[in-house]
Formats: sequence, structure tokens, C-alpha cells
Amino acid sequence: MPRKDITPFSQAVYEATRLIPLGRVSTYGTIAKFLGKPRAARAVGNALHNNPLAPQVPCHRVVMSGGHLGGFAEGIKKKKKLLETEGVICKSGRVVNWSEIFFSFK
DNA sequence: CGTGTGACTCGGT
DNA sequence: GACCGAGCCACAC
Repeated sequence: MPRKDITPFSQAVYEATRLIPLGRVSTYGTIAKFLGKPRAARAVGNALHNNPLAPQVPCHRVVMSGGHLGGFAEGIKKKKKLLETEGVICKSGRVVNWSEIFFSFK
């Protein structure tokens, strides 16, 4: 079974993202910090953008610090919709109840 | 091995 | 609140 070009760092990102409970969201920086590299937020973004495990990883639950949606491979609009489906309210590319649903892996 | 790129973050204006 | 510039990280070529 052919394994995709998953790098160790990317896989770590996917596993961390998988831990985000339904209805909650986290940030790239938070995930990076959880992995032990608080400065690797950018690298985290890259890993999720690659996203070969899309159906398995709730990458839509990951946004920028402050509650900004950030980006999404299928389109930021789709991300917004998915979040609303899980109970996360968004507005103008931003999460409304950010402080309520923020998840920091603790 | 050096360069370029991106779903980031922070601080200042 | 929005925009801009500089700093940081891992990865593909």
C-alpha cells in the first residue's frame, strides 16, 4: 500500500489536528507549540495545505491566531460552512465566538 | 547544498 | 479594525 509523501513533521501535525474535538477550533501556532516548535506555525500551515489526509484530519478546525479563518484548500467559503455545521459561528472570514470554542490542547 | 514559497505570528501605523 | 513589514519553519527543486 503506497504511502504518500508524508514527512514526519506533517504527520505530527495531522495527529495533533485530529485531537481537536468537534465544535472546537485551534490555531496553527497552537499546534506548532504543541509539537514543541512554537515558531513553526508556517510549517504547520504548509502541512495542512498539503493535506493528503483531508477526510481523516479536521483541518477546517484550524484557523489563524485571533480567530481569522486563514485558508483552505477547497476554498475559504467551504471552510466557513463546515465550521458552521459543527456549531462554530463565523463572520467576514472570522470566528465570532472564538474565545468560547478555542482549543489549546490542554 | 542554496533558493523560493506558503492555509503563520507579532508589532507598529 | 485593517494593512504592512520583518522574522521563523519545513519542504520541494
